[in-house]
Amino acid sequence: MNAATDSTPRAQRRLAPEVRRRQIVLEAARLISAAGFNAVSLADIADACGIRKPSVLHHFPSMADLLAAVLAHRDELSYPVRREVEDFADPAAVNEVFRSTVEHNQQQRELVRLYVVLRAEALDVGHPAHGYFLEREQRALDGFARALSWKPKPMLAARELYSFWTGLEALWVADPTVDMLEVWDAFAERFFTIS
Amino acid sequence: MNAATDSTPRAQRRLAPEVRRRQIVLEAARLISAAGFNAVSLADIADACGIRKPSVLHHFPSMADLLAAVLAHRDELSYPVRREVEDFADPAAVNEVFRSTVEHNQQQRELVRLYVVLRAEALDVGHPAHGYFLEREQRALDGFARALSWKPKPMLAARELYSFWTGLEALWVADPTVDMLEVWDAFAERFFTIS
DNA sequence: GGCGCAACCTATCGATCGGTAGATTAGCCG
DNA sequence: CGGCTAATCTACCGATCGATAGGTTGCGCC
Repeated sequence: MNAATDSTPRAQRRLAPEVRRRQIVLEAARLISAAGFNAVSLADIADACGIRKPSVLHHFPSMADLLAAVLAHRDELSYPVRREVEDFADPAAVNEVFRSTVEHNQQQRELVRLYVVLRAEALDVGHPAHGYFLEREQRALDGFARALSWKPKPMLAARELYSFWTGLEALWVADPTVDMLEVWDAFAERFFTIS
Repeated sequence: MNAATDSTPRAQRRLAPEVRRRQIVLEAARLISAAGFNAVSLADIADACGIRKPSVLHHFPSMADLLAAVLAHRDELSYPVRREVEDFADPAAVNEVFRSTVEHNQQQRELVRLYVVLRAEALDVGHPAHGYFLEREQRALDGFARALSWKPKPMLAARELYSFWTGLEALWVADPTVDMLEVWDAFAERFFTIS
């Protein structure tokens, strides 16, 4: 059961700080996306990395800092939509940009699940990610409204689209057999038509 | 600071079991809807009721049992839609039934938030409410599909509607200033029109 | 008015929580 | 090859977790 010699300090393999940090962030993201931040402990993350609790805290001062790093990591990987969207005034082109993002997200189960799970958890004002999602949600809605400026009420349309978008991701996370693109197209066929 | 005589057992007011049970369920629902099941402790609930931890466990054998009672309580209070919906084949009538439910839910912040928060938390297979939401989601989709049997692809339409529905509730929980009815109408105007 | 049921209490359990202190040693650099 | 930096370790902290054991007492019922 014990790989090393008994009752002696483990000859632990050392990793370069940036490599270890990356490993910790990846494992934390995996665990948190599965069960939520509140359900993951420092010990869980340390175990997943094959190190001890203080070693994790050596790289990240506290659990909250680690969560921040996970969110930052998530932002880096997220599909860069916003810039493009703003440039389009044509509904069909806007649809295509959103649609390709859905297509992209369908290959990123863990990342989408991380978002869905943390977003709900972070509704609590005391949650360490509360502010993050507060700001992020506002920015997303503003971006949507800008991309939908050809609609009579852009912010209303943005809320409608954002509701459907996040709801679809939540449904897909709960049931991976759902084809997000198919449902998206059903919605978009009406939503992006100027009647 | 101590209301009763010092160092003597508190002369605790007793309540009839059904009254106390009801109080515990209500307080637990309130706390869980605010922060999620994982973030609420037995002590939190006991404090909210003005009793001790073992007294809570006297009425509910474990935290999981208490959560089950909270979910059962939630089901009792939920708006009875399904029966009615099945009787309508007219899209406008179906819309009206859904719409009135949105209207009703807009007066039930805590209940809606309880649903939104627990649904995400329960994505984890190990969560005590995982099975509850698995079954509930399936039943909801089936009910929606039946109410949308006039659509070319009822289950696809059901997924679309359910995505929008739950997404709208999540958006509203995060930002109460959103008028759910307004967003609903924007969506429904297109969704319930046979083009 | 006193007796018994049970709602409530105190005290405590072992496990686990996030986090700290300080020793050990791997691995690079001169 | 010897010495320094720092990645990792062991050991431990006080708090809190859900749960159990067993005592106390409010209160309804005869």
